Parts: sequence; C-alpha cells; structure tokens
Amino acid sequence: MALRHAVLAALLEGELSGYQLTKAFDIGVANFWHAQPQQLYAELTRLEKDGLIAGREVAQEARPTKRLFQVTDAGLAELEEFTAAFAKPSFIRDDLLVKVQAADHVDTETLIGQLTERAAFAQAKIDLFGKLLRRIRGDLTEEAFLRHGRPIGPYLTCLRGLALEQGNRDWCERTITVLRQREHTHARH
Amino acid sequence: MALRHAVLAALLEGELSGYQLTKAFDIGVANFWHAQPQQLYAELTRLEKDGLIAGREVAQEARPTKRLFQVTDAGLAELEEFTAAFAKPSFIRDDLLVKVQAADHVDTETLIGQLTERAAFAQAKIDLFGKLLRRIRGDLTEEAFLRHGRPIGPYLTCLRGLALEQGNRDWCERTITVLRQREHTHARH
DNA sequence: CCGATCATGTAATCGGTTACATGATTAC
DNA sequence: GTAATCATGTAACCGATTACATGATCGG
Repeated sequence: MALRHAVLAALLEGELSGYQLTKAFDIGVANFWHAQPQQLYAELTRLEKDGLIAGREVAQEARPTKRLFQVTDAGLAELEEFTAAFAKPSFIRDDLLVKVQAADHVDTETLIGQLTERAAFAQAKIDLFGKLLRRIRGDLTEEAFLRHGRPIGPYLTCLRGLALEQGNRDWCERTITVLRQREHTHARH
Repeated sequence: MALRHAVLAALLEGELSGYQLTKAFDIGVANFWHAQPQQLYAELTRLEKDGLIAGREVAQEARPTKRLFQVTDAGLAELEEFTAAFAKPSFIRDDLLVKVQAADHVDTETLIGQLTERAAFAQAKIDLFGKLLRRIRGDLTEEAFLRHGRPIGPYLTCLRGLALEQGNRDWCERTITVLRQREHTHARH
C-alpha cells in the first residue's frame, strides 16, 4: 500500500484532477512509480474517504466537470510518517534484462532489435527530462536552482530519472556493440 | 506472467534447486527481477507441469533431498518466443524517490538519513557486483571476456546492475549535498 | 467526419505479498 | 543452546492488470 504515498507526493505541487494525475504518472512521476488510470481513480476515492486529501468540484464550460484534489493536514502528517519509516529496497522488473540474461541461448539479431528499440525509447525520455528540468528551473542555472530554487523535490527525482535513462541508453548501446563484435568473431552456438 | 521467463533465464546456466534459485534471485537476478521464495517454488511447480523445465531428485547425506531443475527444449522455445515478443517498458517502484519528491514538505534530516542508508546499501551492492563480475570472467580482462567469454548474458546484466547501483549511490550523495547546502542558506519552511 | 483529448469509472482476473508451517544440520 | 543454513511449501489477502464502458468537445 504505497501507491497512496506516491499520489500524495504528486499532489503536493498543487491541486490536480484524476485526469491530470494520470498525466503526471505518465511523465515525471512515472520514473519512480508506475500506475494506471483506474488505480489512480480508485486510490483518490480511498484517500478522500480517509481524509488525506480533499476534493472540490470545478465546473468548466465546454468540458466535463472535474474534481480537483489537494492534500489535507492529515495527508501531510501521513507523508511525514511514511518518510520516517523503513523504505523497502526499490525493485525493478525488466523484460529486456531477462532477454539479455538468456543471450547465450537465444537469437542475437532479435536481441539487438530489442536493445535498439529500448535505446531509442531511453533517448526520448532523456530529451523529455531535459525539457522538464529546464521548465522547472526557469531562468536559473542548475547550480543556482539546486541552491535556492523551488520545488526542489520534483527537480531531484527528475535528475534521478534522467541519469537512469542515460544509463539505460549507454548500456543498450554498449551491449549492442558487444553482441555484434562476438557475432563476427565466433562460430554460432 | 513474466516471472516464468526470469526463472527460465536463471536456470539456463545450469541445474538449480528451488533453494539455490532463491539465492540467485537474492543477488544476480535480483537486479532485474524480484521474487520471493514462495513465488519461486510455485512457479517451478507450474513450469514443470507445463513441461518447460524437468526436475530430478538428488539425495544428499546430512541434507534434505533436493530437486534440481533444468530447462527443456520446450522451455528454450518458450524463451525464444518471449525474446522476440514486445517488451513491456521496465518500471520502478521506489519508496525513497517518493520521499524525495516530497522534499519541500517533509523533514530534511529524516530524508538525509534515508538517503545515507540507501547510499550505503548501493555501495554494498557495487562491491558484490564487482566480485561477481570478476568471478564470471576468471583470468580474462573485461575486454577479452566481452569478446570471447561465456556466459555473456549474465555478465551483461550484471554490468547493468553495477551501473544502476553506481547511479543510485552518486545520486544519493549529490542529493544529500544539495539538501545540506539548502539547509544552511535558507530559513526553514 | 474521425481521431485525439478531457473526464471518470466498474468488473473480473491475475500476480504478488504476508503470515504461517516444518524439520534437520552445522557453526559459534 | 541458539542462530543460521538447507529445503520446501500452504493459505489468505491485497494490490495491480486487463477488459469493458460512457460521453462530450476540439482540431484537422
């Protein structure tokens, strides 16, 4: 039950509707927490029932009425408690790594195709994170923002996301090079 | 249903018992797939029922009898198919990042404590991966191993695990520095 | 007119986690 | 003697995924 805290953390930067939240979980938040729209709507309902967030209806012209949620004091207290509690070690589940683990036994070309795809995906995310970081820090240099800027939390998690995707891209490219080189110097298995 | 493929990939390097498999999922495999012993035993049962692995009993003196499993031809075919199929984008769920996301609103000292802990954990994993890589490549240099060594799959995934933990450590340290610096130059929120 | 975006869900199923259970051996 | 390691599970529950459902407006 930790999706709740991810949602609370995401709502700290300002009121969001369920729909806007799903967008946040598609980009920024998605780097450290992943959830689908249905889950988010369900979680918002539960969080409101528990008094950790408060929703208010906002009518719009030419758009369906939406509900904006903000974190309550009880919600903040919950987050504070969560922050102090033991953090489960983060874990990854990655299909691509499973495939590479089997590299000695499966078709190399297929593998290289998958690695190429992932490298491109990682590059796209790198570009996106670059933009996001620039948007957050505005006119400030990174150094100045890290010293004084706000909000610092989303900026820091974004930096981790960026480094992660750079790591992904670099590893994919290196792995492709290694596999190609072996292909040329070895008899096939 | 992708734990199956992680298990199959792990069993490729040789016969393992359920218990040995849980150990593998604690170290090497844990970097890209996470599962608990109960899950693994259950999955082994299912895989055997489906004919993707074959088990054989091995009696031991002074130790309970164990069952060693190896991948069958059908299992290999399944892995081949999996490798060619669409890979779900990998995802992370990380409590620590949720906490940092809320950095503007929660206690900085608590956060720094958590980051310090994680940095130490990452360093321990870095050391472990270093040893694992040296064990796999034996006397060869990394360059030579990447060109000719075997098994290459586990080596490559291990390299990713290593880089990931180095990224974790570096980010934790940088984040601690940033938070400390801000603590000294800002009035508290 | 057609696909994308805004906006919010329900229902069934599946995969994963937590708790509990057993029992022997070896190392400190 | 007591904790750690070897060895393997069952049962209940909870969280997450997949499939399905609705309906309006905007941009090309």
